[in-house]
Amino acid sequence: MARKQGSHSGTTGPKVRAAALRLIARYGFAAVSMRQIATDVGVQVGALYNYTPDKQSLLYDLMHSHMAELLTAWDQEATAGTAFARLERFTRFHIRFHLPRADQVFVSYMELRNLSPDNFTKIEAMRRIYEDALDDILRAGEADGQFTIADSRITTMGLIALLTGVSNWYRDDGRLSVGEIEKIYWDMVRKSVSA
Amino acid sequence: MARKQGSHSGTTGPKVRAAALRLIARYGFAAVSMRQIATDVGVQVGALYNYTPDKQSLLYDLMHSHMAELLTAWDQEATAGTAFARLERFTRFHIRFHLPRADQVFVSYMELRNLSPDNFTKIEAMRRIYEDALDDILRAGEADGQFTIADSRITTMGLIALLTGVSNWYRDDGRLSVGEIEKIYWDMVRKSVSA
DNA sequence: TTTTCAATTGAACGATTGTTCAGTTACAAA
DNA sequence: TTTGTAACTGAACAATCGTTCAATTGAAAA
Repeated sequence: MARKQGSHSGTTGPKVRAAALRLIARYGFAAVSMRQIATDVGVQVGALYNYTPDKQSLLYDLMHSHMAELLTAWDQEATAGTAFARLERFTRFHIRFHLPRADQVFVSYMELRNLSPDNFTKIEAMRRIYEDALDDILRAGEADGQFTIADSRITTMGLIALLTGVSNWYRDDGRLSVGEIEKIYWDMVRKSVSA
Repeated sequence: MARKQGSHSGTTGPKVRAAALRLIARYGFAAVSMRQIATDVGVQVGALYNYTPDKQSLLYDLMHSHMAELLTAWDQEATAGTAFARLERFTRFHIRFHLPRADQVFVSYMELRNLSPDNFTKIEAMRRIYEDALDDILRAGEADGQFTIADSRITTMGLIALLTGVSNWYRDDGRLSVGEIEKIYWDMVRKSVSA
């Protein structure tokens, strides 16, 4: 038997990516075999190679898609306004974007060391663009006296670590809504850059 | 040839742990083979099994040692005093303890999913003790009106993510001393729990 | 209905994995 | 000097790894 019922070219590809994302998030890139992914999708191993040249490219695709989505989404969200308004935008956006993407966040932050040097450089550049978006806001607020910040670069890294940390404890069936979580984190962020 | 020159029983064991820690931090638990560790130590694979019953126990030992050291060190550091004083203690302690232990931090936070269920439960319990130490401080400050906090549990998770984030960017040859970093982070922490 | 070809199977490849163990070595005790 | 034994080697085990590819299938095009 080859090709089962129905047209598959349009569905198997996404299935491979979805299975890979879920399995890698759970067990780690090195611990997940191509055969596990194939079993999860419901095909034999060889079929995976119609959708990725190799395992490494599969990981890179997942991470690149995530970062590209993130940058695009932020581009559409970012607005002008006071530094405080822009920072609140960023804070709420970051939480709202990351919360429903637990697997992507996990993979993007934990599997950097499993990227080939070339792929690592590319992903790191995209991450840097996102960090710089926050850094710009902080320096703008610092310049016009709205923020009191010791070191904008360190504050940037600190705030991103703070915000991304939600993924460590958030559960879909938890007691807090996304809006409430946004509010709590915005309170912390706002105060941490105030006088 | 077996046993090389010199007495080794006291030195090979620590060497195995050191090599495992460094390699796992760099490449990940699943990506590091027992043979790589053995080569790094300068012995054959079989010799490793004089020091660990299996690979899983080696990972558990590394993580357990780290958490045990952390809890012991904090026990010796914690003092009475105002909530603000206690929180400053915790903040500075956390940074000072974690900065020189980049590999341990990396392994302890990234390889949780590679622990067996039993081992995971044990490590998680130790982590919870540490989180509770911070939570106690926050609730004390909340109770006597020193802190203004929306939700002590979330603030705990947020602050630990913020503080542990230093390991993401800190370099030994960076422009800031440990003391300066402590100060910057304490400023952020202090303000984030203030009115 | 026949032809075409993308999609998939099934088997194979050499390499590497964690782990075991009989045998060998060199230090420490007698 | 002899003996005991902890430490280590070297080889082997079955299992699994990523990847390749000729053969096969079935839906779509002619």
